[in-house]
Amino acid sequence: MLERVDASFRRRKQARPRELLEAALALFVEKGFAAARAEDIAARAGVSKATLYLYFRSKEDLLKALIAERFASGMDIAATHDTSDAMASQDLLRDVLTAWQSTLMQCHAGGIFKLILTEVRNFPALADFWTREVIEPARRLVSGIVVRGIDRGEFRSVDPDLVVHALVLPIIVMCLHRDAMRPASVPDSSLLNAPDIFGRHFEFVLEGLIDRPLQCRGCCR
Amino acid sequence: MLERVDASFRRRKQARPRELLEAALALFVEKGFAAARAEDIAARAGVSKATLYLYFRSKEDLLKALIAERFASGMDIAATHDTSDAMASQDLLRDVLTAWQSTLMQCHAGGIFKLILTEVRNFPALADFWTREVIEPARRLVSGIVVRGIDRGEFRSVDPDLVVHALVLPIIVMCLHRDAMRPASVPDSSLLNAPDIFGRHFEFVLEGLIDRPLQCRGCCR
Amino acid sequence: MLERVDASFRRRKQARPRELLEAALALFVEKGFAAARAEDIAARAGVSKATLYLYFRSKEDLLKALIAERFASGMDIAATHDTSDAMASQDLLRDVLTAWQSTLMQCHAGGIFKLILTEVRNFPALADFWTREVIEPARRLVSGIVVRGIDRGEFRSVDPDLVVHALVLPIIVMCLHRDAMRPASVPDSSLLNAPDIFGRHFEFVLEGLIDRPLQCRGCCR
Amino acid sequence: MLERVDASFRRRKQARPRELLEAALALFVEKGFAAARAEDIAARAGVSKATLYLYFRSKEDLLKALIAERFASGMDIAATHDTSDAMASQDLLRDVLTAWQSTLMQCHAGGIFKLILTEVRNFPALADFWTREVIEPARRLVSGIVVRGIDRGEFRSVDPDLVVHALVLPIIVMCLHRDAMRPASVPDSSLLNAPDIFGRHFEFVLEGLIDRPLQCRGCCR
DNA sequence: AATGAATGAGGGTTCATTCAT
DNA sequence: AATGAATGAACCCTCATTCAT
Repeated sequence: MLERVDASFRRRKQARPRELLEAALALFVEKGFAAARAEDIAARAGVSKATLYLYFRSKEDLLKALIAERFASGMDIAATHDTSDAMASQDLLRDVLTAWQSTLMQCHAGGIFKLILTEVRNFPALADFWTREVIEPARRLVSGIVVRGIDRGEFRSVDPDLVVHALVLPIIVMCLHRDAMRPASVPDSSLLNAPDIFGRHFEFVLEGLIDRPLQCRGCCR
Repeated sequence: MLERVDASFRRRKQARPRELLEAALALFVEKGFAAARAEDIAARAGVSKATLYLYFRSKEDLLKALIAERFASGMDIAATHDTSDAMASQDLLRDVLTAWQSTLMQCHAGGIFKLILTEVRNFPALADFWTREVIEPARRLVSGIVVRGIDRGEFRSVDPDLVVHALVLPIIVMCLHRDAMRPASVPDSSLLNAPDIFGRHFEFVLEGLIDRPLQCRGCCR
Repeated sequence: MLERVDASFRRRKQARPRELLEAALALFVEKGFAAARAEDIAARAGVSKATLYLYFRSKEDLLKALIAERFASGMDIAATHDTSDAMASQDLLRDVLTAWQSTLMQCHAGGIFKLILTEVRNFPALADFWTREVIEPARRLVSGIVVRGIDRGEFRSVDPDLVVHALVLPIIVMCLHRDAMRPASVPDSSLLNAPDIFGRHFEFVLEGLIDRPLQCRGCCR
Repeated sequence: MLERVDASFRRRKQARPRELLEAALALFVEKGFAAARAEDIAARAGVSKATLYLYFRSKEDLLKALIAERFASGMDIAATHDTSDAMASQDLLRDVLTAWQSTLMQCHAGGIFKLILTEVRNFPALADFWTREVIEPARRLVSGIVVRGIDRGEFRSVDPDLVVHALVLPIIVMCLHRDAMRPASVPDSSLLNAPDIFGRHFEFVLEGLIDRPLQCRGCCR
């Protein structure tokens, strides 16, 4: 019976930390850590300032909890990727990166990237997070597909890191641009707002990557 | 002797605003706008806190002055570029971008990029600056060379913006990485610390760009 | 079984106020009224913070209840004293004061004395308590024995209050020293830590008090 | 000339720490450390709360500074004491203690004693202060005179510490009583408010101390 | 009766900004 | 022009107290 009575109350209590972290993330991203007020975070989570301190010992703690528990989710590149042997490496690569880019855009990863850039000096754990949860997984996955492509004779033999570089870094800038710059009045004519810019960028990079015996322009004749 | 003293004094006085802006830039970049203390900026410029307010009406004013007067210098991509017709477009492109990348690295443009990302919401002028002084000049210049290359039959016929995308965005991330992340303990094995990463990245992108009748891989034999 | 449970529960409930007062006393003594946290008091009494407020309307109320109900017990000088006529006044005095001093030491009266000193300004009732329950009873009792001694020709004829002064005040300091200072690192060589300091002090004062025809130091020879 | 212009300003600045310490002492004594508000301390010193923090890094620092710099002055028992050989030890002792008692009363040492008792748990330095600046100097001085008196045949041969005990501890209680209790409504009939109580107490203790061959009551005859 | 959750009010501390010299 | 001193306005955080179950 106690359970019944408490249900909604308990559910609330269970949800509090998550709600607070959500609110904190939003405000940290919006204003930066220093300028985000504890009271505003609490208000955004629908509680009073003091309640925030029931769940987190300090504003710093909030950020640390964000780093530890919440950042990772939602920007996992390896989440879903088809490894069927039948698939061409270039399609695999396209699928993975398109999905990741889409995920990052949807979860407003740019805000998080910005926060990491801004606060990494005060919270070195952010550097770890950045490396461990963003750069390296992406590198590992993309490299793997590139190596697979090279092994299968689909790709030219290139340093896989160069492909990572050419495909992943632009995604990061696009995220930053969207979540940090776009709210400000950036003209739509901007380079980064072009329609399907990532898709076309991907195909362009692919051009330099694929081994294409069939597309010989008759040079040897 | 009085004149001498006055002279240096005057020179000092003339230099004050510049010195203060310099100090402000350093601290804004290091700690962010909100966390940079007016007192520290003044101290770094070698004057008292009150003196800062003789030259700038507020901390915000400092940033606005920075945006208006100081950001542009030092990251101008068009500063020096050879337009001799004799030069191959790929060499031209390589020279320009290598020089720019080098300039950006040297003037710690990453810090400024970070500042722009962080404060653009509070200072919309930063968005203008970003577009007008960074993205568009680079786009214009690179596009121009690409078009020249296509016109001269050196490059494949591609959307020039894609080349901008593939070459410029990674440079931005590299700057951010260097000036915002590197001070934190990022492992040297990091993707972005690889030796001559930009040079190799450039060559990789170039591969997909050049029209290569001479570089046939022997496909027709 | 239900009865059993209820019984102990009831007993618990009956005991709650006492347990809370006990806990409050301990923490008020340890940290002072202002610095003692309601939550810590409740925790020490084994209940939740909210429960404390079922029994006492405020933290102040706790102290008032302490003053009213609990301080008096345990430091009553008149508790047990032998009034047999056969006893020499000096022995009577020694017995009474030694017993009292011992009682005070055991019940950590020094902490209470400290609390009285600290909070008397905010709780004037503490001054009443101090006078009515500590000073005056001791004064009455000691004075009475001194008068008895004088009447019986055992003591010199002195103002009884002077004896009270000489014997009671040092006891108070000793209590304060023990319960307020000793936990801090006071060197054992301290004046107040000497072995049997009270006993020896008593005998010293007694020397000046007794009429001693039998203890002539041979001055007339 | 600069000195002239600044004179009053500078004097103010020089005086600030002293004024703040004075105010802090008053409020710490009146309300205890925890309950004394920084704002009230500043207001009492005639400055704003923020100004307090120009001179002291925290409220704790204020107390530490008080301990280190201000407590000692004003309660120095050894300040002025005549060591002329011509003086009788009992007169020397009376003079010294009367002067000390008077000094302590005037500088409201009782408040400081109370503060020490209250805060010694949080500021162990207070225990050092108490021992080093109050108890031991008094002990040393009184002991010295007692030994001198014994050596010169003026006093009975007693443990000097007992005399310290009998004379110094009551002074401490009197101070505490006056500065901590008296503001509260303690009846004037109180033991400790008797006229010249210390003088009479001293004479009483002296009775038990002096060697008096001339005052033989004829016991040996 | 008991308590986990919540909060209003308030205190300590900082800092951008102004004042007096 | 320059600055040491001063401060009002926040902001972070705590805690006595109340609410909802």
